[in-house]
Amino acid sequence: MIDPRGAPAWQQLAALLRARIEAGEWPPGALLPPAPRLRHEYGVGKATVKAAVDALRSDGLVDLERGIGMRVREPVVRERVPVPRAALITARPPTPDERASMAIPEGVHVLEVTVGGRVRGVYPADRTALSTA
Amino acid sequence: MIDPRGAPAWQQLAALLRARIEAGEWPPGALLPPAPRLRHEYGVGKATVKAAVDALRSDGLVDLERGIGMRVREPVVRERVPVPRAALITARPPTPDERASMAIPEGVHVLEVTVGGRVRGVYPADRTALSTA
DNA sequence: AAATATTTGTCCGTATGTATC
DNA sequence: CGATACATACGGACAAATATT
Repeated sequence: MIDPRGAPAWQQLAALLRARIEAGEWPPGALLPPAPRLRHEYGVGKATVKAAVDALRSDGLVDLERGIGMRVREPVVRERVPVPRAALITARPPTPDERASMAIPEGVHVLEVTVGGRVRGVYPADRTALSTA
Repeated sequence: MIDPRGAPAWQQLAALLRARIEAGEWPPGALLPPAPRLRHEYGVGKATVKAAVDALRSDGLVDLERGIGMRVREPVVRERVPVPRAALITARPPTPDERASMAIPEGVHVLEVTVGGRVRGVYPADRTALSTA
């Protein structure tokens, strides 16, 4: 399954897992096989599995729950947030405070809306769709 | 410098390096000390340095150049892009094609502007500021 | 031109800590 | 309490890209 001469093994593994998730093999809310089993199944080391899983997590496909496993995330419904006129929209990594108060997973950025230099709103980038009037 | 009983060592190291960068110790374009030197200087292992540097990279502070080192990124000038009315703005990870064609570094997302379900533009999230009329 | 050194990338192993069941 | 599972942290080995001699 994994070709040592091609792309890095962790990228190949991430692609394989992503395909199995999107094929519905593990529905939303289900747990993926634990890391040691994936290691055995694909014949790779721990670092490879970790890198692959990190990639899936940063893409918002799975959540890692300590002591539990890797859970497939529910499909996110993006909340529509209206944007005022003359606004500037930028994306940036969240501050530690924002990560805590909004429960923002690792690797997810925030959308910041400013008007005239004043911040009007900060939203998790994976759960938000900004709509202009 | 690094307290084994406090936060994870890689977070502490990332904070220390971030502070030294923001203090101007390594100006934009300069190279940080190589990873083996950081290991010795802070008395940590390889995985710790890697995790800390990964965090700095995902925050857009440094670029990793293979065979060269870790370079402090130039402060990015965000290009202002106008957004039409009745548009929906979302952020997502780039596809491999988009990463290649726009030279998007690892960990950086893209801003997608759609109008009526049709994609009107895709922009690197770290170099773009969308402006509403 | 060619060999050597430096530096990061990837991959493997082990051990210990912590949370959940 | 014990078993399971992820988080953190230590290490080694080799490959790939770059710079230097």
